[in-house]
Amino acid sequence: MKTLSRKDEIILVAAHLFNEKGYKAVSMRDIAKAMDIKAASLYNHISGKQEILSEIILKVAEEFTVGMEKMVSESISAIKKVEKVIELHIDITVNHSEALAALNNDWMHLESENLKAFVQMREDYEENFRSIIKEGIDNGEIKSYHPEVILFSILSTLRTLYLWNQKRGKLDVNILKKDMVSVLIKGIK
Amino acid sequence: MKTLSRKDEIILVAAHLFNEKGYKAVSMRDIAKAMDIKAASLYNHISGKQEILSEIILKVAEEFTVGMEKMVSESISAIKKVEKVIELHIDITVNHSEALAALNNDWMHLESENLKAFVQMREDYEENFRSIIKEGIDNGEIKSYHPEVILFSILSTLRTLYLWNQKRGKLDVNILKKDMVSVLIKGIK
DNA sequence: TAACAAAACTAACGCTTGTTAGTTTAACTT
DNA sequence: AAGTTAAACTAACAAGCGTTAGTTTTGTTA
Repeated sequence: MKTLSRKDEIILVAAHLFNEKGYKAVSMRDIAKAMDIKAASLYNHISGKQEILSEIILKVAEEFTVGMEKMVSESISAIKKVEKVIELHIDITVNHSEALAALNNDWMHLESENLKAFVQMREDYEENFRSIIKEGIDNGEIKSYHPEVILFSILSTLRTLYLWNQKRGKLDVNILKKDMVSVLIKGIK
Repeated sequence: MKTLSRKDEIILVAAHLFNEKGYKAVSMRDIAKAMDIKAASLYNHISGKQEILSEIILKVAEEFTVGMEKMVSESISAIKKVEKVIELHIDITVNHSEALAALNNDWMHLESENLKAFVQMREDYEENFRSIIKEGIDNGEIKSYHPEVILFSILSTLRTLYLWNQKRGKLDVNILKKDMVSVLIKGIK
């Protein structure tokens, strides 16, 4: 068990608060109080509120990017790739559930370079996923529905997974992966 | 074309701003500026910021509740009910896309009675949907996956629909309904 | 045209916000 | 024991917040 730096502690506590009320509704004094120190003391470890937000969001965003890029170059079927995307999301969600709340709801409060970097990563990610689906449709692996409908129906589910994971008692990861892959790919009927 | 009351105009403008930056990041002065008046003038029409939020959220929440309750009492198959839930969400999304952003992201900033009312409605809604799915599994219409996985994978997609509808060029409503029902029920494989 | 109501205005309030400056305490290293 | 550094503190700032009070303008009705 690695010990956390003070900075990492702040980021962890902040992520927890952002998860509950959103970035704009959490003050530096709120974060400080949760750590039992005064707000000004936070600045010994971080440069400002914005740095906290970008550390939380960009760190997980990079995990998605790396995971996706590792996958696209593999020579496996399109359906298999979709399965791997699902599993990637589940793994990241289990480990960074609270950071995902910020990523989903507070990304627009990133500033300048941070914002640009995030938006770029998200666009690339979606484009990669879109290509996988189109490839699957072209070679007959995937039914020929509007690709955008398939893309967003799967991605919506995966992106909101963190909410459900926090609610009702954290379903077992492996059962989740198995049923999720089935439901999203083979349907419910 | 019915003319809007000044109050309704404020609510519409506010919903638009909340959609972009979230409730806490939008000030009364922001809303006023978007209407070309001063912040204090808003109070001739509404009692405060909280009333704006609750009008936006609770109005659509009631549409969902009414739609769902009309459905549960119908004597149609479980799958048919799921289809109707999907269509209900699509119809509401098309008409109130911006209000849905507030409903999804800012409901936690509702206060006291407003918050209680919302949470109750949402719980009832989910419970109704859960019952439909369980009924479908029990009588063999729906595959026997973990009901919670089915519930949240469909509901996640429907709840985030407003985001995708705002992005890429608003897919035609009827194509959307048709493909969406197919993807969510019959799968993509 | 006088009266009334609707809807805007200016000015200010008390409070919270993110952040800075300067200082003190606590904990290691020599 | 002295020196150094990490990490806390107090105090304050300028700006922004939601909201109120009181006043003026605008538009409709009698």
